[in-house]
Amino acid sequence: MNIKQELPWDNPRFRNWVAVARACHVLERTLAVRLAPLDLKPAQLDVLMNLYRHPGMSQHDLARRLLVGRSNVTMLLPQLETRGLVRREGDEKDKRVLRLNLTEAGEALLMKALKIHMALIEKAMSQSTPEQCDMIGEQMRKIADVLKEA
Amino acid sequence: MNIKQELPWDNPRFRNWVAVARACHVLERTLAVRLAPLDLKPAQLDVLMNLYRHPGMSQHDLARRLLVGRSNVTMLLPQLETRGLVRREGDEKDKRVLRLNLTEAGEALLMKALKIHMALIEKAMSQSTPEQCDMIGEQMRKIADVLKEA
DNA sequence: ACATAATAGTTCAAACATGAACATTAAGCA
DNA sequence: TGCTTAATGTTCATGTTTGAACTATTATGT
Repeated sequence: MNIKQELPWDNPRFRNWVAVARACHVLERTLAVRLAPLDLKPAQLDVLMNLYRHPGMSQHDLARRLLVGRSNVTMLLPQLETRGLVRREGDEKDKRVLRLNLTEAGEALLMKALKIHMALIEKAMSQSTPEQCDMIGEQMRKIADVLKEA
Repeated sequence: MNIKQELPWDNPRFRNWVAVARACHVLERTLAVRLAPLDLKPAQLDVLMNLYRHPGMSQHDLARRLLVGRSNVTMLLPQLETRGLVRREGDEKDKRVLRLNLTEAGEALLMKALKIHMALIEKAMSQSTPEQCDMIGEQMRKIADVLKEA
């Protein structure tokens, strides 16, 4: 019963996934550094991006989209609201939910941040052909789907 | 001066990278849930994995490998040492450094955790052909390299 | 209608990560 | 040799993330 007989490091899937995780980690940290001049953290940028694409979201929806707890959103939003980047107003029909929207300032800051983010991603993925890049995206979407059912 | 004229969401590289980040995030959280029965967090598993592959590492080396601050390692290790999973002994020649090694218990727990981790990755990547999987790993290693120079 | 469930958001304490300042030890160099 | 600089690990204050308990509101079922 040699427990080591099939170590993960010999398994291509394992090795390759480790590479994915590392790349993510490195890019995330690099992004944090580049966003610092805007006084924005990656998590905050995620919020702004989601509100831009889905205006009027509730906090619960936002939390699910960010793969994060509801309480986290509660802690995250006041910072952005105080800075005048996000507006939060109660829903008329359902008095439990708060509808979230970007302000103009929020949108403007988002655009600056997106330039930075975009440049970083361009640099990171400049080595891949468009076909490779699309294939990667496709596989990753499948992975997320498979795991969400789990 | 329409600032929105080239929004990132229209850019394949951006969209595909977002998918990568999401897949990572989901897998990490799923792993945390599956490791809970072993009372082990993903960060702790990372430590054990690195010590298994590189016995006798210093804390500084470990921190760089984990892409994490040195102080983080300082906070992380005592938990594992108290549980008897890791041994930490001073280097003879350089009295500044602490050499890190797995204990037998640490190695045994690592093997259990690796089974869980491995199964999760197998499931996640079961949709990709071996060629696709290798290509992904290759591209991701390039990304990590490109960004580390940045 | 009324009791029960479920949902949205908040609060709070604990766990965790981070970076700056620090102590100790080693290396480089005059 | 001494003096300066660099490296290792620790400490501490700060900020983040999390999950569980809580309030308020809406849905459901009898």
